[in-house]
Amino acid sequence: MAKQKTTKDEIIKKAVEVFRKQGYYKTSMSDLAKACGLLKGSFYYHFASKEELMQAVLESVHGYYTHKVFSIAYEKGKTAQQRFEQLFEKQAPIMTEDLAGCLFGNMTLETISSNPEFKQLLQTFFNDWKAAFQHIFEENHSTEVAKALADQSIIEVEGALMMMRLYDDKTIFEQACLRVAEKL
Amino acid sequence: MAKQKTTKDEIIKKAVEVFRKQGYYKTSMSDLAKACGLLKGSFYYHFASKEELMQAVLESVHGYYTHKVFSIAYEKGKTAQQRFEQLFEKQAPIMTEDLAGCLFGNMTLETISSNPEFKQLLQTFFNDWKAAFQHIFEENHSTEVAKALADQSIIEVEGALMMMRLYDDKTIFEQACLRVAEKL
Amino acid sequence: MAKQKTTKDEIIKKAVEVFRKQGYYKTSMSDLAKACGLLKGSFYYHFASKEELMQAVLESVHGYYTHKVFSIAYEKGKTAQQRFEQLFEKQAPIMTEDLAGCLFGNMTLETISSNPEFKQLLQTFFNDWKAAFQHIFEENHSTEVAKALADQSIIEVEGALMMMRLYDDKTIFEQACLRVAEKL
Amino acid sequence: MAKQKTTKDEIIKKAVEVFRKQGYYKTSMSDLAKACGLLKGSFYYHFASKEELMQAVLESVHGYYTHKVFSIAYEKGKTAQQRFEQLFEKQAPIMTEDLAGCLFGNMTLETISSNPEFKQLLQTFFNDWKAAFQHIFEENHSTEVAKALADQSIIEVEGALMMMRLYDDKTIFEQACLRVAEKL
DNA sequence: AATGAATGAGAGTTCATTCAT
DNA sequence: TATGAATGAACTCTCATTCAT
Repeated sequence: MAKQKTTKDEIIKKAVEVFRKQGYYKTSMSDLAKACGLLKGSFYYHFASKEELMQAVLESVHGYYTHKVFSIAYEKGKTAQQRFEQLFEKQAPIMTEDLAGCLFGNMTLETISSNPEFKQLLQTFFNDWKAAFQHIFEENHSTEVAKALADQSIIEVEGALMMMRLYDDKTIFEQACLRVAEKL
Repeated sequence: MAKQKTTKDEIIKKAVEVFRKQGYYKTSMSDLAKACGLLKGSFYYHFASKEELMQAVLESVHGYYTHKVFSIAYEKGKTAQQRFEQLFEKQAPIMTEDLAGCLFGNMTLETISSNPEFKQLLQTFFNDWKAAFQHIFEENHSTEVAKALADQSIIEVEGALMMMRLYDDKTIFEQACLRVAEKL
Repeated sequence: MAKQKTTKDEIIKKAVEVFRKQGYYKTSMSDLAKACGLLKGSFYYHFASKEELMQAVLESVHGYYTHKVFSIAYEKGKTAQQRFEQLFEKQAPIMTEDLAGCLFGNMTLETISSNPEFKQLLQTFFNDWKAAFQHIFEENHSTEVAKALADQSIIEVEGALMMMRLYDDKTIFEQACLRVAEKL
Repeated sequence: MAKQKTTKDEIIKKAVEVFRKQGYYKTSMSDLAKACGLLKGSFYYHFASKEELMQAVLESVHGYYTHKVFSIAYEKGKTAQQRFEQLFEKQAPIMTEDLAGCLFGNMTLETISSNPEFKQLLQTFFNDWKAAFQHIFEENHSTEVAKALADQSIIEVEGALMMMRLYDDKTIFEQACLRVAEKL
């Protein structure tokens, strides 16, 4: 009875896994609690609602991407090619783990029509992602062209993640990354 | 392909709309019944379960695509360019209506991990779609290359549909279609 | 599994009893369902929420009072004294049963500060009650005086019902009724 | 009468406000803790349970009334009229603040049927109140009559407080006090 | 074919309470 | 004294499903 010390961050970490695999609606608070070794009721000490939890999850993952993944696009002393390679290397395990794909992409298709509360968080994630790609493309292209290439690249990566999940085949994702790098 | 005549088909037609917009888990049998002007209980005369209904829906939509959309790829006396144009023209309103995207793509991301019952139906749909695209690409390319281009095309279209939904912007989808045609 | 035919009216009848005795917040939907021989979930077929049920209950009881109790105040061919007597005779068993008092008085003290949704229903009930008393008093008094006497009478009756409940003593209520009749 | 010095009393003071406004069941331990600037868990250092807290609250308020309000009824060298006036003057702000009425009256209607633990505390409060009024009435009336007038007076005051809360009108309460004084 | 009514499991959430620190 | 964390029961409500009529 009362002791451990489950931190908000640990809960978020577990929740990311569960949400990525099962999706938002299919995942119950019981599922999440179980994954954290808590009882359903105990969960609400840390997060006031499922929605609030998801919001925290999206912000946390977004923060991780900003600092650990997208930031690679802006690193000095590296060629565009190198930055793409390193960025994809960093990104790949996160998105292919458990063949669960991209939390933001999954959430977009699942909730965009019925839960507008997440829309902004989803959009800003993709905006930052696009900005990072655009920055790399600008090495070789005009702003305009770089922007268009970035948009197309995210489209390809997300589409590829969908096909990866459908066909249980991570190479689909990897090849899409290669095609993105080739656009340079 | 399931094509009776009376009510079953009408239910399916309504269900497609609701499922496309709201997704599988978020849509309740009540929602579906209401959309059909039926009472919840009456629904079960036509379909034994939500899953069975979704299966019928996927089959029906797949059938429609096979006969009305993918078939365009195989029409004689038309250039590859013409066939792509006509195919996209047919496809566009279906996928952009209500900004709800592609039922099969939505279902893939939502259910692939937690409801494997749909996997095969989803895969065969995408297989047929790819085959149609491949057939057009083969006009100008080797089988191998045509297959790769088809795969990439579906990836781009599905990725674009996701971004269309996220940003409320149908042109994202339209431009992806143009890029596909340009691969010829 | 599925058969009976619990009507909305029967549910309301049972709910009145339970709510009068236990109050609004202390009464759970389980309590109410049990009292009706239903399962918790079945309840929601008939009423969409606890609040909606209570609203229906208040309206139903109000209707009963209007037609069966307050109407006595307006009956022709009877003296004011007779009308008071008959009105109280009708009213007494309803308010003293189970020593549970007046549903509207109970609800007023319990919910007026925290559930403003009921305020209007409660006020209109008391307005009608006052109007009935005022009508009787007008036999012997000016409109103004009759109104004041009616206000005081309801105050006395409700105060007496509180004391009746506190001391388990129905005579407290009966004597208050006598005092009201003496104001004539 | 419970009068320590430090925090227990402050908690009680805050709790009275919250309970008077929101009632017993609608008020959660969280609400109370928040009102005291404490965490839920900390509350249990001071009071073992919600019920125990309410008991302490009732005793404390009863003590206050005994010493500060009812005592006025027994003051020497003042006419009955003066004592009533001063007593009501003291009582009025307590009962009309926030239009929340009388804690004991509210508690009576809310808990008498379902929480008999409070019954005695509620009864003794009203007994003391009646005794005070009776004492004043005995100045001009026989013991018997004074007792009856006291009973009626409390009934009127409590009934008036209910109507005050229902109609947001403090004058209803004030006029009831005047009518009580007129019974002298 | 369709309806109205019921079911029972489970959803998200709240709450009084506990207790190691 | 007070806190942070956990508990577990209960709560309101939803849902897929069943079935007599």
